[in-house]
Amino acid sequence: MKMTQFYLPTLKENPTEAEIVSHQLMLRAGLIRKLSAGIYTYLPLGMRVLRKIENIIREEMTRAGAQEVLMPSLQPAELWQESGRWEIMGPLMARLQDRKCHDYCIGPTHEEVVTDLVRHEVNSYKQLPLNLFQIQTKVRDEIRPRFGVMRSREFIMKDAYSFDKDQEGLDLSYQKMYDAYTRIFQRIGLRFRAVEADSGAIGGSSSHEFMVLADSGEDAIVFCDNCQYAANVERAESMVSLEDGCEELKELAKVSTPDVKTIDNMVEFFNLPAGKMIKTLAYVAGKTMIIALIRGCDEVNEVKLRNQLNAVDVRLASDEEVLERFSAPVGFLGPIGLKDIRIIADPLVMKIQNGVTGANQMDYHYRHVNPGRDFTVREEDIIDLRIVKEEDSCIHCNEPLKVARGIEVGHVFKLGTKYSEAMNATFLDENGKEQPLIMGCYGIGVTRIIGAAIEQNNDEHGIIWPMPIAPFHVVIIPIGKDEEVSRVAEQVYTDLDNRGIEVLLDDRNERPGVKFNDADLIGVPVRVVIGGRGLKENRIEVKFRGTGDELKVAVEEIVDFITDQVESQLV
RNA sequence: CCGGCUGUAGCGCAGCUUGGUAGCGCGCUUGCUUCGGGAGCAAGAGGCCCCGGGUUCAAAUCCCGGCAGCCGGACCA
Repeated sequence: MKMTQFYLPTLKENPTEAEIVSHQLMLRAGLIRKLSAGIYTYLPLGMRVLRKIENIIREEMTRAGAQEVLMPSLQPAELWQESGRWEIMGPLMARLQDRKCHDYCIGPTHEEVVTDLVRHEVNSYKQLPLNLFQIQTKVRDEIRPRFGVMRSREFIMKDAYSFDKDQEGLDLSYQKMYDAYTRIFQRIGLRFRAVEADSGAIGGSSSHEFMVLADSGEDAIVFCDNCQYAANVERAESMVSLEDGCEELKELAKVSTPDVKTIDNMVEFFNLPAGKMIKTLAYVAGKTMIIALIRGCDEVNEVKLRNQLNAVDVRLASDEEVLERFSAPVGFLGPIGLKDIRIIADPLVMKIQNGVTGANQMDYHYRHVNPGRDFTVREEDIIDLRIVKEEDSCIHCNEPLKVARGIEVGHVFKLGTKYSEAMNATFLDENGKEQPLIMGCYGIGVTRIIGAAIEQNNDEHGIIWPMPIAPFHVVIIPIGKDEEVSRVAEQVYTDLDNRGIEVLLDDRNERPGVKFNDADLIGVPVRVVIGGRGLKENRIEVKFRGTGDELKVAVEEIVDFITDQVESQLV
């Protein structure tokens, strides 16, 4: 490709709307342009990267035995009503009506459609296992799109769905996808980590997320350097060894504590560590209010709470709701004397001795609070509620845990029969008995990978593409107006092209500095500079964007040399 | 959804306090020079100053109402 014929609008200055480096560079390097919040056009350069990523995914999915299909974006409401998600999805789903006033949505995901497809066509265990995938645009009306393609409202996703006759089959299908994902992200050249994940709204049991390590990541992941444990903080557990206390239990006492509203206030007022405080949080799950108890030094993991309550919409109660229910303002709540309300407590709370908590009365707290004596919690509602913190001990090996940021680029789930049962997708087993299909689903954020890759591979000059997803393998920069320079540049360009190397020839009538800077910005891995100066010595200059290594190669050897270099990095 | 900030040329911004000829840098066009890390000189093109209403002789500027974008938050009691 010659640059004079390639639509590549690069920007010198950073658009103000872009905050993180990948977003800035995608705009500056001419990969994308914004149409609306969270909605982007992919320009030719961005398209080339997108296609590279898609093709790697395609190859590995096919290798793992999945078959490609393409399902509709426009989906009838009936299907979603059948699975029950027409309501559950809420405002996340973009909805519309056709001219006959029938409801439709633009697919945020495709479990319903694929289940519908398969229930019509698969009747026998002999047709299983089956794994179908597609690379498709999804639309989700995100609360707040941000960071360019990282969290956009329209994005491209690879989604695969497996169907098996039994649990063992699902386990195998799941493992195949897990392995395929590992290969995919390795080939793309990302530094990533697979972590245990909460399965969230999609449902199902076991699940792993593939996280690209980056400080700008929206997720926090917890991992252990000593063993293999790694989990999303939403799910992560840690060990806190707290011996049973041996303090003498003192008598419960109500204390006047004007203006002591926060844990910090309490620590100061009572001169006790935050670990002695019983933080009492009121939540609303659906329409019922519940209480969560956690130590003052800990924080509630709402995902764990939500799972325990088996509810989707769990939120902190508002100040007004708290005041109405407890006749005490936020800051003075406590579990003592509460009736007719479910209490969920972290086990560490139950070990506190002579602790402090609110008295459900403005400006009063209780001291010398002893769980079990002064209030009780049902055994099944004493569950781990904590958010794991850095330096907590690993639940497997007791070594200190670390916390890092990650960008979720892949997620694999074991769905089980959630959708097949809801939508009556069944097959006849060996005994002629009707059984629901056992499903798994597996997603990769294709467009998000572009952003994630740039987050990991950039410097002050621009993007540094890993060879397998680089939009071009090589950029040739002729310097000066010398006839000989253009002749050699043209020749090298043609020869490399014939070898199957993807070459960009910067044939613009621009000054060298402009060409160098654009080459750095768009991040082509190999730069070939052909100038009159070098040609006099029969030399062409090669520079590698990643390492910065620079060397001179004889004119007659340049094509072989470059070909070898590119191919060695493509494996 | 809540809070903050911002909407002026393709991009980055100034002008708004104190109402009166719409500006700067980059980019773009043309010419000449230049040509190994974002060149110089000269001449140009390009604006519904986010939208609607109001005040005023007069509004980018003041007032009211929208809309859009960005950032933070949407849990710590």
